[in-house]
Amino acid sequence: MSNKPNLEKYEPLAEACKALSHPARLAILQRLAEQGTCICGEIVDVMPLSQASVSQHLKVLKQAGLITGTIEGPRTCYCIDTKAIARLRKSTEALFGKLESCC
Amino acid sequence: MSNKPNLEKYEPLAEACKALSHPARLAILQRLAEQGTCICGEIVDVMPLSQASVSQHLKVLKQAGLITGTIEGPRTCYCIDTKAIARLRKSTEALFGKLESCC
DNA sequence: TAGCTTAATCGTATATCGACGATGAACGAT
DNA sequence: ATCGTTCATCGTCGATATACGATTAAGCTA
Repeated sequence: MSNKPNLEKYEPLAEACKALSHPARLAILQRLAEQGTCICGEIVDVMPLSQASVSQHLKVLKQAGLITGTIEGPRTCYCIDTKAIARLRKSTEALFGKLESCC
Repeated sequence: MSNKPNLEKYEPLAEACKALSHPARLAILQRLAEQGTCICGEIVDVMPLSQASVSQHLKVLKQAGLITGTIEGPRTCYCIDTKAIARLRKSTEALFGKLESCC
């Protein structure tokens, strides 16, 4: 029995952290939260990035499961997935709890 | 006055998340926490990575301020910086708090 | 001093990220 | 049908990340 930690075990959290590891994506999440209601490509107007780049970041957040995107006619409406955020919050709290109890 | 969010504002948290965004680094942190006391290159024996790679990950964690490394004779002793973890925990909690109050 | 251990760094190769212009696809309006 | 709007995707490019063998540096021991 090897006691090498199974790195796969840490992949979900690592993936989530990766999704949060870009200032633009944090700004997008914050914006979505502030709007309360879902907003769309209006994010593009507000971000200092091209439409393509914003779309790319939205895709990353969506693939990470942190936001949902629903097509509404010609536009797409993005919204924070609060359940997913709550789960991630629990995971990070569990991690930090362990780490803080060290030393 | 533009209402474009200042992305620089999000950089510190993004940087911290980046440091957490690799399974090996999460495993190292966990290991450091479990040991309670500081450990050294024994991490290398335990991780499924080369000594060079582990050293690289330790460097990333150290540069992110999440761990400290002190040289003790021929070895280096790494330890979780609980204060830094606590600060990061606060930051993420603040973020998640805002995000969860959405929709 | 010579040899061993430990760990950082170098050099290299590959993969992924991030940005953006250009293009395409879907839809609504005329 | 044609146009305009909205947004996703493609293709490309430079930068960064990751892994690892090889080397170096530092310290201990004999």
